[in-house]
Amino acid sequence: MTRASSRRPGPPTRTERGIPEATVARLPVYLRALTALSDSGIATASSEDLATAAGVNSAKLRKDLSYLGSYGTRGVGYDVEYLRYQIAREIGVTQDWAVVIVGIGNLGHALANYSGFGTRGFRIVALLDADPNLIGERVGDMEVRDFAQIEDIVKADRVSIGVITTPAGPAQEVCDRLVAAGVTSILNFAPVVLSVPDGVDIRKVDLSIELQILAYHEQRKSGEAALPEVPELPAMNGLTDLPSVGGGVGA
Amino acid sequence: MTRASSRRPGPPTRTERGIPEATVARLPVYLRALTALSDSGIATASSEDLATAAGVNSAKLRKDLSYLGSYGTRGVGYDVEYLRYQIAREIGVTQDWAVVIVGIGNLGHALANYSGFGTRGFRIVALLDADPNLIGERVGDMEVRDFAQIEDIVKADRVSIGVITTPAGPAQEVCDRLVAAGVTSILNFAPVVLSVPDGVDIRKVDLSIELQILAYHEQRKSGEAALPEVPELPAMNGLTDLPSVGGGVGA
DNA sequence: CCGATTTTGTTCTCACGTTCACAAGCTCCT
DNA sequence: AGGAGCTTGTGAACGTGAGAACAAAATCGG
Repeated sequence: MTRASSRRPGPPTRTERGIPEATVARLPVYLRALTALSDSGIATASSEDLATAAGVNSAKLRKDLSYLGSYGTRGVGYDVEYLRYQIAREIGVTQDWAVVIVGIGNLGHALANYSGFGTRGFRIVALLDADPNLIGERVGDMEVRDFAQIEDIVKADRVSIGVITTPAGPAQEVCDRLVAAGVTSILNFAPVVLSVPDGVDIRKVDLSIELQILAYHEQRKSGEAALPEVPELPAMNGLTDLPSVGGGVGA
Repeated sequence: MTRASSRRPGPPTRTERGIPEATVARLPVYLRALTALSDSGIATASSEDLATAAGVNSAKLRKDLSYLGSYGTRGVGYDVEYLRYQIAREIGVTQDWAVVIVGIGNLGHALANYSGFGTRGFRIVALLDADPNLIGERVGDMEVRDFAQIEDIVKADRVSIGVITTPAGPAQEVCDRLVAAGVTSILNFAPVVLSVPDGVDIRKVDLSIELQILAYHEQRKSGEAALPEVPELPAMNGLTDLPSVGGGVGA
């Protein structure tokens, strides 16, 4: 079963272009590992080597790579440069993607100054904010511009990716306006659930959620048997006598 | 994966303290949605309401909540305050967790100033860096201290969570020293795969990986039929004649 | 007090993702 | 040339997660 999802009863249909989402999320990790190996002068690496560098197990790595094609050589391994190029191409970072950052607070500043913007493949074309006090300020080698210009900027630079680093409040409106302007991928750092129309991809980076997940596991470690187990209110049917339920507005 | 796995072949065994990881990752989202509803004066909400606010479907939400216990009322819904407390307790944010931030560059600054530190439940007890030029600098209402003091700080404040915002280079060493000092949960912003011993949890936040995932989908949207499909090198067995393979050191 | 209505909690099924295990294929040594 | 030794690519088993669907419980109106 090469790629080519099942569905069709006929022949395997070559590369029916269907890479599992879980695999897509790991490809950038492999890409980074390959770049590191390349920088160390390593020309060839086995799936075991690569897996170690990427922090996964080798079976998973091999299966992931098999969705892209047969780029390895049995008995030998993978050519680092060649595989690196193939993954970069598959991800789409052999071309440059124009990015705008909206919300130039602490985090926006930090991202704007993030040299190299992680890996190559992305180009920040504008820093935007709605605060008149910020507009015109220089950040790195760019100047903060008025978010009101978003339409023009997106069209002029063919921007497809928007990064939202505003507070939670304005995030949905910023998102709506980005989408209206033509942005079709959004990376959201604001602590809210954004809703977008079909066809627009959205990903979320959320510090406090990550911390809470860690806290959950941490509690298990220390607590385990020492947990208070708290009231728990064995039956608790009536939903009555709660400590401090606010107003009485029903849903 | 966490402790307390199933193992036992017997009956369903009540609430054997095993909440699926996927559910754990969503609980903070529900908690935030409940807080928002609570702030709006809503006292009761159905699974449908909650699901909408959290951006998931109601069946999934109900199943997730069912792992915690039966905290709803059939025909009515969930009491917002009560459920909020139960989830907060399950996650472990009814107590305060001491956190250190290591690496006070742009991102470290941004996180240090992140008011409220997302949601309550976390307390930054120290900002650390190894750069003598930074040590002593004031950031918000705290002062940057020497990373060399990590052992003392972890012990004095019972720090269990460390946030790494250093560049990739020193990240693994910082991680090792955090672990050696007694930190058992790590949130890593550095673009490297960190390895930690068993018993230590680690989570990763990685801007460039998120962007690359977006780029992949973006490429599919615009390209689809316009993709170059590139060389692809039909057979390519010998791994020979590659454009620019670096040194010749084998693995 | 009873039936209609609402909404939860749970069961069942299907899809997705991970891991194992091994045949296929390549290189190298004799 | 032939066999030994590696390493990939993949088929199959297994485990986890998502979604549909429904029975069980609670409220409310008559």
